[in-house]
Amino acid sequence: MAKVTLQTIADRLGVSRATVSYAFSRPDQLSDGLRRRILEVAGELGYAGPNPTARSLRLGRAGALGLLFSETLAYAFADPYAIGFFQGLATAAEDAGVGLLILPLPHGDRRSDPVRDAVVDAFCVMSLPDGHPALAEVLARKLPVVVVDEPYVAGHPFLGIDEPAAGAAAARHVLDLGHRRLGVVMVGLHEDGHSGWAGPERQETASFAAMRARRGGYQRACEEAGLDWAAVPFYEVARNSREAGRRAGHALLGRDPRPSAILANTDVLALGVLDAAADLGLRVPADLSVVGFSDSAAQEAGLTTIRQAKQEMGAAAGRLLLAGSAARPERRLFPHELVVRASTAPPAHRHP
Amino acid sequence: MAKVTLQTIADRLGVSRATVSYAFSRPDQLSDGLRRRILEVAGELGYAGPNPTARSLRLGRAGALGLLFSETLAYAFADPYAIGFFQGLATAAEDAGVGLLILPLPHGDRRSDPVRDAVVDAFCVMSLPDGHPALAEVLARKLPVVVVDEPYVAGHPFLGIDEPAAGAAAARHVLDLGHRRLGVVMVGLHEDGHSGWAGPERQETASFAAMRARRGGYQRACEEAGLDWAAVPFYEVARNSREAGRRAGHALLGRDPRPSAILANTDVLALGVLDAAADLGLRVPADLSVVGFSDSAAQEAGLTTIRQAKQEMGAAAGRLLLAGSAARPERRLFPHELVVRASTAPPAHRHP
DNA sequence: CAAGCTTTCTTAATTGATTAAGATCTTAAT
DNA sequence: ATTAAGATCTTAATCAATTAAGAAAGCTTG
Repeated sequence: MAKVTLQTIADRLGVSRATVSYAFSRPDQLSDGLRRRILEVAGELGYAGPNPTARSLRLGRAGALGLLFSETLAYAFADPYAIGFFQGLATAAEDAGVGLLILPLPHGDRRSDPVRDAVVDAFCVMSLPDGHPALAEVLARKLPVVVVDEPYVAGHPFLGIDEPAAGAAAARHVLDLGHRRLGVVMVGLHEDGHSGWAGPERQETASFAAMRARRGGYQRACEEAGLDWAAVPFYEVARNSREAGRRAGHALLGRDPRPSAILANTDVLALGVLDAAADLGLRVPADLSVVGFSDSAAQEAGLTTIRQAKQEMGAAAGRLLLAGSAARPERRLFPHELVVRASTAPPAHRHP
Repeated sequence: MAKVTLQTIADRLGVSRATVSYAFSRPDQLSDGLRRRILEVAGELGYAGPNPTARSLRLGRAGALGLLFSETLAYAFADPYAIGFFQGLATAAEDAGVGLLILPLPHGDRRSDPVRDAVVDAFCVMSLPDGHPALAEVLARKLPVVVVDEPYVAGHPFLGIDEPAAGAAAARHVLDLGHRRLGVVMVGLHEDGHSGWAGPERQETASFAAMRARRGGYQRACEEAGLDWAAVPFYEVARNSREAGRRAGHALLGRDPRPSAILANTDVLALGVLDAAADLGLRVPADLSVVGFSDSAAQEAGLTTIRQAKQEMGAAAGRLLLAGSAARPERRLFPHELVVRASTAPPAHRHP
């Protein structure tokens, strides 16, 4: 079972390689009889069809979009927000008849680097921390690139939301309800895997730009409401899991004075905070208000959150990449919306 | 800004193309000085690095796994069971440093066929109906293939569960609890998009093998318990959505006599049935027992279901494909497990 | 019958790399 | 000084296709 190529078939029939190629890709260039014979011999020899790699090389197109995400793929597929985005992106790719190549992050192997070796026509980069080496590798490929959420890269299209405004909207919601004792739990600030209380300097040096900006929105709204931000307990977690949210919830709710409202920068985390509240016998929203983010897992739980058009963003990213070079760099901010559900209410009793 | 290739750099420096290639892929073959100069000139000229397609052609490996799924990608990313599988598969790919290429189904375009053109080293095919043309296209590629859930393809590895046994376990559970008036709702039997009551002939001619087998399990358990299967109302839906499950739930619960237990072949559908029960003011499990399937969205809702090792299956599929030809065709059935939660209980009052 | 037009197939350039084997030149050891 | 070994670079084959342009033959038409 040696390799069968166009040439093998050509030799067998005493015709040229070009003729065999035409038999597969341009039937009108050939007599029906010869074409039939070629296809027949191809079948006999077990020819697998024109080699896609060679085809791709000659034609100069890969027929695929590359996708790079900050986390491990196991994580990506566990994150409802990411999934929603993938869904939109995959749909755009599907409509164009191209594949979506989900890439692992380069692991310093040098021998085989997934980004360097990816056979794609364009890249979508999502949620990478500032200065992540994978981004440089993507840019080195000189292919169309669109960045989603973070980091902003000058000269390339960017898709995201107005993070400071969205963060402020979440905070303002509970502040407007009358809450004065807030707590914050955030994931995805740093890459060091640290979980625990985070002071101002750690907050401000977060390496994920979008989360940094979102946090800035929390802070601004608090300060505009007259709160001392430095006094707002801020808990950072390393993984966006319900369990991590629960632990953070316990940490925040164990403080004295106990926060009456908690802001979480993902819905998954917020669900964990709800778990913690339940553990402690606190009633939501009577004893505690909770606000999530992204509206990715909030509906059933009745969670107040900020809705993001994740699927539309994915679809837009895909279309932008597939449109080719016609698309000029643009910085496109999608709308966000505060969705008020049953997890937020005015505080039960106000302190003077 | 013309195209820059290895040759461009070679010409500029008056060295051979091979030398430039070595500068990138085998630094030890070159003097440090020359290598530095080459990389410098490459930088100046804006060289994007060795072309991955050409590289792939020469090296004979694509660095990617192809994934084919029966539904549109928008659907795939909305199905918790599929996502769980993807997660496992993606993780296996990630561990091996290869990408995962999610392919759209060929759309009869002939001009550009995603399966024919996919630059991959192997294919994972999931949940395709019997005789779907995409399967033939995959097999024509003569690459390693593993099929998941359906259809079984002789000569290629197959991964799934013991569908008849799993279906029977779900049915037996409610039968053992004492239920005698069952109802069934299933999705993914046919491709014709039909929703409504399905008689025996339609049930048995379902084009998705796994679902056909699962249904056979339902039937066998019922008959073993002395029930007349033909009298069991069977509702078929076209989409695996909560809303479709709710409609099916209304149809089933509107019958006289009303079923006291409903079997759904997905958790998402089962959640819809719970919605319908809530609409009608029925209490679960007091007035109605519901069993889902796959344990993909069941936990929070307290749904009794059949747990499948979806991530393990995905990981196993990936490893099988990445292990190369060493892996002989095997038919591997993963364990399933009945997980009893709060959605099932003995019927409230028994009829003679 | 000759000119012109089609149809059908071939020639050969092109796509962009990798790598074994060979050619020089330098260095070290005898 | 001679020979072997090592370092450094080149030659040329190879991977598997696509496609514009050319050639040979068949067919029509005036």
